[in-house]
Amino acid sequence: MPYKEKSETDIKLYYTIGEVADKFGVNASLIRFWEKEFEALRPKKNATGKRLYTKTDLENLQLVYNLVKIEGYTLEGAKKVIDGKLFDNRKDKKIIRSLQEIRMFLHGLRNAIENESPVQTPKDTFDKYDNIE
Amino acid sequence: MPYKEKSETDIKLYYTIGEVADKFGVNASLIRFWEKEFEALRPKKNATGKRLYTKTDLENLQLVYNLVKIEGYTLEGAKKVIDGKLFDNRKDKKIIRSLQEIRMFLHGLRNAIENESPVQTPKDTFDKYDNIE
DNA sequence: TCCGATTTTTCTTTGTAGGGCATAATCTCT
DNA sequence: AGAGATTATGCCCTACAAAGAAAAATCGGA
Repeated sequence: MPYKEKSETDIKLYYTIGEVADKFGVNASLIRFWEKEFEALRPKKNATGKRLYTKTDLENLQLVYNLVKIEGYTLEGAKKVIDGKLFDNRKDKKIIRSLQEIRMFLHGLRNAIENESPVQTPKDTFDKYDNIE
Repeated sequence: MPYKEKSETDIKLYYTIGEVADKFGVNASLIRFWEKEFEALRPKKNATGKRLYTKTDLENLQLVYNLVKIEGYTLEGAKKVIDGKLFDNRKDKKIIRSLQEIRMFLHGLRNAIENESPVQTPKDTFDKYDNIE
């Protein structure tokens, strides 16, 4: 049994770089190159230095792939996104502000209903949005 | 009076490429280069071919500047964003879905209030969020 | 206030550093 | 023998900047 360790239910634990490259339709050299650029893309290696990719490694790779190949970020831009230094831009800000205003309004509304009216209040529906941002 | 036309209240209508370049802290050649890449960045020109930038031109330029210089998009990536082919990614999707659920809930709530209760309904407050996305 | 001289700004065209990989050569492991 | 590793090198665009010419703005003297 090589590096594709299998459990009794035949679930693959590790992927080789060739398999990963095929999955994403890219050259293996690109995966090695990105590895130098992104800390999140450094897989475990076996005793002889062969790369062993886990599901989590694949997810990280998918994120980088989406940012760079689909959305059109530069490598530096993708790093910024991954480091969470951005996101709060453009439309996002407006949307979040809208959500906050709505939440405030809903809280006020709930208080009004609870204090003045015998109507059944859908409490959990309100609470559902309390930790959105 | 040159290209900086002024109204009686001294409001500038057009900016030269040099002024624009200074505002953004970039080389004028970059502005000309971007002009070839982005349709939205083609300002009006006077009879001799000199570029005349309006406020709107500056806003468009600001958008491109943010995407390319702040967020780290490639020029192609920035084009995609501007053409609205993307945006619906990552966190955004969840936020929009939340907004839509809230809107549906609010509409239901408004109907309930209007039909069953003599409470004053803040109609415009609801309507305010009707065209968010 | 008009004219020429000088400086500044803009134009278009051309040049280029480096970002983003791929390929080549060589070696190792299995 | 086939896949993977490392290192070096090659290379094509992307993303601008620089160069050179032309036009516009500023200034100084008559």
